[in-house]
Parts: sequence; C-alpha cells; structure tokens
Amino acid sequence: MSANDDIAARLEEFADLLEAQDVDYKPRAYRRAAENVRAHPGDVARLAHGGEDALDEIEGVGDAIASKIVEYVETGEIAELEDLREELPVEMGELTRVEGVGPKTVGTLYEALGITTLEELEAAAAAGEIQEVSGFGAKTEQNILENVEFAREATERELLGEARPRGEGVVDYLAGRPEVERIDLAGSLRRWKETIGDVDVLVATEEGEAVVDAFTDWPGADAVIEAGDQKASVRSGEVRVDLRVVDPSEFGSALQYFTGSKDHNVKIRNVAIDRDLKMNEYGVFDVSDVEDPDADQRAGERIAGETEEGMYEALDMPWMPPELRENWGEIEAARDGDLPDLIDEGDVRGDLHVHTNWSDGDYTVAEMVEGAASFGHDYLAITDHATGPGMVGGVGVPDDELREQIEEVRAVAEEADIPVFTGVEANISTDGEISVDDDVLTELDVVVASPHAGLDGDGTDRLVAAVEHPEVDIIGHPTGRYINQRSGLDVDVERLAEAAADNDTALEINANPARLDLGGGAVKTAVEAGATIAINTDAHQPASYDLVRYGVHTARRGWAEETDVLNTRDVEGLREFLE
DNA sequence: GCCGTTTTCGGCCCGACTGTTTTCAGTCG
Repeated sequence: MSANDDIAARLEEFADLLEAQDVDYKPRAYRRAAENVRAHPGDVARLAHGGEDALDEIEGVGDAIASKIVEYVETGEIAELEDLREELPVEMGELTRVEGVGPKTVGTLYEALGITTLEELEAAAAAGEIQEVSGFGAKTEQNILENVEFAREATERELLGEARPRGEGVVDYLAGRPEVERIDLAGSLRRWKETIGDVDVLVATEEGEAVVDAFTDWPGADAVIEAGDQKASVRSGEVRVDLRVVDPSEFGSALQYFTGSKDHNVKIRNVAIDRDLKMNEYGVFDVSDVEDPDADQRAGERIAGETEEGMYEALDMPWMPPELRENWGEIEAARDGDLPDLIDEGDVRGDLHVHTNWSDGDYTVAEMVEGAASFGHDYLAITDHATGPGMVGGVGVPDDELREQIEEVRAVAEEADIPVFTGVEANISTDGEISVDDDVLTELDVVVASPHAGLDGDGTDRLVAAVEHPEVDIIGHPTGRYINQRSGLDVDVERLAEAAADNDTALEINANPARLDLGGGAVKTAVEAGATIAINTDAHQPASYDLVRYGVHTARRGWAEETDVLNTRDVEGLREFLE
C-alpha cells in the first residue's frame, strides 16, 4: 500500500464511521478527499510535511481534513478518528466488504446486536437474529449469510490472466443470441490492466430483459447478485461480473464511459467542456445554446454516441486503443496527432525465454520446439535455468550440463520446422554478477539474465551491471515481482532503460499473468528512453505459448510499437541484434 | 466538511436495483 493509499484509507474509514452515525454530507466530503488523495500523482505524506497549506492543491481537502492528514503523517494517528472508533468499535472495512452491507447497516447492527466483526455478523445471521431487527427481513439475513464467505475470500483484485478468459467466456456466451446487437467488455479488463476489480460487460439491445435472463443463466455464474432489465450482476468464482444493457444508439458513449479509466474520462470531459460540448455515457452534446447544461443528462443537440469512434471524433481526436486510456498523455498526443502505432498480437514472431525438463519445465526440448512451431512462431530460444542464487533443489543446470544441452538443442534444431536458438536464463546476484561462466555464455545464442533472489530494496545497480555484461542479451522479469504476492525490486526504470539502450540489451516483458514484468508504466518509461523490449512467456509447457498476448497488451499499455520489440523481427533481424 | 460565490452561507451526482416499506432507505457503480 502506498502512502497515499494509506492516508486515503483513513479518510474513507472516517467517512464510513460518520455515515454509520447518520451524519449528513460530511461523509461525502471525506470520500471525495480520499479519492483525490489516492489519485494524487505526488507523495501526499511528503506534501504534508510542508504543513497544512501545502495540501491546498488537492481538490476536496480543506482546513479540517488537511490538519488531520498532517496529524496522521506526524503521529501515525488521528485523535478524532480514534474517538469515532471508540464510539463505534467495528471492523468497518471487513464488514462493508459483504455485498449489500454498507456503513448504515453496520451502524444499525452494532446498535441493535453489538455486531463488530465478520464472525459475529455470520453468527447473528445464522441464529436468525438479524431478521428481528427493524428494517431487516428474512431475505436480507439470507443474503448476508450467503455473502459473508465471499467477503472473506475476495480481498484481492483478480489477475488479468484469470479475469480475461472469464470475461471472454461471458461475451462468447451472449454474443450468439439474436437480441444482442453489439457486445464488448468494458472497464479495466478492456484496458488489459494487470489486475481487475470486476468484469464489466456491455450489450446493445432492444430487448434488455431477454439478455439479462440469458446472462443470469450463464453457466459460469455461481450466484445472482441482482437482476433488473437494464443491468444485472452475478458472482463468478472470486469476482463480480456486471452486465449493462443499453440502447444501440447509445452503445458507443456507454462503451467509452464504462471503459474509463476514470482519470482519462475526467480529462476528456474537460476537453469537451472547453469546446461548449458535454460528454457523458449518453453521448456528446452541443450545449453552446443551452442555458443550463447540467439540468438534463441529455441536454443540447446530440452529435455523437452511437459509436466510440464518433465520440472521439466529436472532440477532433482519433479513436484510441483502450490500453492507452490512463491519462498518461494520450489525450495530448491524440490532439497533436502523435498517438503511437501500437504493436499487435500477431506481430510477435518467436519466444526467447522458455524452459524444458532440463530445469523446471515439464517437456523435452523437442516437445517445446514442436509446440512453438505449431503455435505459429518463426523461431524459439531454449533458456533453461542456470544454477546460482535463487535456484534451489537442483532446478538449475550446471555449466558442464549446459554444454551438453547445447548439443541436444542443435540436434533438435536440425529436425525442426523453425530455427531454434541455444540459450540460458542465468541469475543476477545481488551484486550484479552473472551466474554462468563467460566461456559458456559466449557459446550460447541467447542469454537471458534475471534476478531470482534478494528481491527487495533497490535493484537498479544490480540490473544495470547485468545490462552492461557483454554476453547478456535480455534482462528477464526485471523486478522479480509476483502480483498480489511480492512487489519485487525497486527499480529506477529510466536509468535501467538508458543503460539498456546504450548496451543493446533488451528488457523483458514477462507475459506470465502473475508477473507482467515489466508492467505497462515501466514499459512506457523504457520505450521513451529508447530501450528495446522483448516479450516472452517464460513457458514451462507448450500450452503456455498463448500467454504472449498478455505481454503484447502490456506492451501496448506502455505505448510500444512493433519496432520497439525485439522478437517482432525476422530471424535475420534477431540474429543481428544478438550479435 | 468543502466549495464557490448571487462571496462567509447554502447546497452538495445520480440512476438502477433490492428489500422492506405502503412511499422509501440503503447499497452500488
């Protein structure tokens, strides 16, 4: 949790506790402040060290909240929040995670039954005590009982690699229905963000009810959360899947709106306002002759909304791929005609980081090669783990065995349908040493060097040392992070990328959905610094070759073009780089 | 509690859905 998230969480708890006590308006003020603290590009804690006045620049933070932020940063506590917690000693965060339970419900149930924790909530529901409380009934009690377990489990955002197949499953299931005129994923899933809060599906149809009925019958749905005629939600595994139904004439505007990101939409809405236009989920409206544009969501003359392309065109901008919509400069670039020509899924021609049963893979060299050929790759590099820091239990291949493997790979290559490169995934020690002897490295075609141990603290010096090693071609999963599990090394990506560009060493996007390392933001920095990117799957079995798409879309989130990526080159181009 | 101003008070986003209510409150996105 970053420091900003930490401060925002206190403010949100403040809001919840006030709301539970039926306080009006203040909760909204605290929520708004929390949201803006969370979204603030700089370190709010550092800002707070400059005193309350320095916090002025954050929207929604006035004198009262500013002094609380300063108090929190300086003492680690907010006295008033401690008081509120004493008055209402509940586990607000975990209780409100239960679907359908908000701050007011928490407050009421504490007053009536003294419920403070998830366990107590579950016990009270099971004992039938909740339906006795005024305002509650048997149905509510049942819902709470069903949702407690889910609240306990679903504490993390789902990995893209799990959410994406789930979302595509819903879309495939609904797309064939005659009532569905258009359908698409929206939200962070459409932007291919590395983790997903929920799955958003948007459908254009004249017959909402029929679509909702079909949706709630989707075999992937474990439970129906709600179902109306314009929207419905189901629970699928650990995530919530939201369906929205709109009139076909509003599909483009709704898709633009629900794809986000929020920051992108705020920015683009302001572009609209500057042009006397109004932009929302219903379209783009010319409000130059309208007295009060805010009076009606559909006020003014509608000039776009049926297609997403039309929405952007109405603002004199080209349509832009969802991966770019993070307010990382794409709106300025679109206005200047400088949008990147992003790499596409079909552009990657080979995999330069895969494992076999020589190390921790499950398949032989021949099987991995055959798999790559039938996947459609033009070439493949075999890069098993070397011994060294991080390789325990005999996983790594010692230098003398690597020499033997070179012979086997060459033998397989003679029979193979595609060129096969010899290689290794060597380890980068904490002081930047490469764990394989130089004599062996020079014999290999492709040397991937990756950090596997000591994955905390600043890793920039260590990685730069590896980049400068003359035999290293690619830095594998540079930070070593595992999403939702460990954050990996802190890396000054700009400095790393500049070194990589100077030394003709590529930086990997490891396409494994648990890694996506480098991530989108880092890729953007690396590309801007002129570094070459390699998109590899780190496959341990042929079935993993198709994970490459997660790498490609991560590259797109980092504004990478085909020419920025090493393994979009043909074999000759690749050989040139390796030499 | 914040903000903007018709500038020190008065208003604060909103629509869909559910459940418990008999006209609405709470939750969610």
